[in-house]
Amino acid sequence: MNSVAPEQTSPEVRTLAERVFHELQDAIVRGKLAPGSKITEPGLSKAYGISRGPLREAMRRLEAHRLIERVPHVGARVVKLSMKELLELFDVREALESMAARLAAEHMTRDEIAGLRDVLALHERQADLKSGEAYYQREGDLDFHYRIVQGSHNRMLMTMLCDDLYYLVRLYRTQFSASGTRPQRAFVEHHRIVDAIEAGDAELAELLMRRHVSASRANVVDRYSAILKQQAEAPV
Amino acid sequence: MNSVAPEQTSPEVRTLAERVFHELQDAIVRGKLAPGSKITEPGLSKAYGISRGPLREAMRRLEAHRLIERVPHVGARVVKLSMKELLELFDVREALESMAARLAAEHMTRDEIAGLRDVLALHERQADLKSGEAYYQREGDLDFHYRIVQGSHNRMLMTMLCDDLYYLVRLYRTQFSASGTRPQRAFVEHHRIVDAIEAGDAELAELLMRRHVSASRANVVDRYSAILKQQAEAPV
DNA sequence: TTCATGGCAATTGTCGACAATTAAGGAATG
DNA sequence: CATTCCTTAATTGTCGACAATTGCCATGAA
Repeated sequence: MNSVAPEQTSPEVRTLAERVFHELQDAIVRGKLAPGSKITEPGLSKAYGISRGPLREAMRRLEAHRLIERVPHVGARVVKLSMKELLELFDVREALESMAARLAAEHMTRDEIAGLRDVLALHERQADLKSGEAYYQREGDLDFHYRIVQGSHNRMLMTMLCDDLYYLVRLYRTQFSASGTRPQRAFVEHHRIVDAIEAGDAELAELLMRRHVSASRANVVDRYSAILKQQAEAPV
Repeated sequence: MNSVAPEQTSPEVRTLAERVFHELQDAIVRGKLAPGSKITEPGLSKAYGISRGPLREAMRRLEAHRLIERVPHVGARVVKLSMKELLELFDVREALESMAARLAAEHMTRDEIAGLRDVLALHERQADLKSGEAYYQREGDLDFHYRIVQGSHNRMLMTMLCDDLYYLVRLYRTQFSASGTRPQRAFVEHHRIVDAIEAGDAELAELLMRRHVSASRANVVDRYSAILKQQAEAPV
């Protein structure tokens, strides 16, 4: 039961523009294209061996997904998340994912809930092996959230979260190299959320998911302020 | 103090693709391009007097904003909201706008709150004149919500709601020709929300906005089921 | 040294033409 | 008469070239 990669909704690789869009999306999210680095059309055109036409369309899509920023007549740069924007992202996630959890508690099927339990069991095994390493956090955490969003049975919500925001979350994780963050606690919270969903308690599921995302946000703030303090005490 | 049209954030008309994008966006939202109608590239290319290159980029942007739907090698159609999708839109609005109200209560400046009061006063006067007509509902309601989202001081939230969802809301209003809907009650709710924001009561502002959107959604459901019932009783 | 100005290279915006794919309509066959 | 296949017209995808704008760098003056 491999369930790590999204991309189930869109196997769209029928045209050059779509293919290079997905490749660029992946390259940006994985940090192959450094945040803030300039993107030039002739450069990418040569690199991918395609004309500038399809490339520009791919870039327009990347812009719509907030992965690059364009300025007319000037050029495009890979997006570089500031802490402010990262916190904005968390607020939006809190709003959308808590709604997703609520809807999931109302609409999720028995099979979907079973699949969700499987994901948790898989994470548990991985967490047993490399305990504390929280490697499962990288894609596994997103996998968990991904399935809940799908369980909402709300296509608009699904595209917003899975096609847009989660790529930004991944980009943040590579950009800030934020890995080992509160694994055990998040794991417990995941279980509680599934319990609420299985019980059909929409209100509770929503509340728990809201707290879950909020706690994750608070964790980021703590780590960031700690880094700032550290830098202030030991200046180069 | 004219404050009816958004478009404050993006005066981007520097390139052909941007210009035709805004024109098409407007045409779709206002119903000039019928929902579900097919859009052909040569057709629009001739109509707007531009080449297919910029046109395709504009269409890519429209696709990202969910105003048209494209199928590779087949073509594009103006989006046609079904009732299911409309309800999905309301759920997303409920999540995002309640968050916006909460953040607005925390971050809105004195000037912004004053401007919000002005908007309400303007609506009150218009509601006095053509009472019950609820003409103010068309753009005015969006204007109110628009300002609250801006008051959240969350750019991501702003672009999601103002640049994407609100255009869909407008499209729905023209497509379903939904006008005179519970004007007085919505008006009272608007006032209560502003009161909570002015008092800095984030929790209350969020709750009230959530109920406001939810009530609007319920109203749509009622009207729709009434229409269905009416059609069932009097078949042609 | 600092600032303004002009020219130059590079990149972006736009266009028209060609290739590939699709949908439709008609002819041939069972 | 229905069905299948093929032909054809139209639309979409892709490409290379030209025009327009920007940023840089050197040059010169205060």
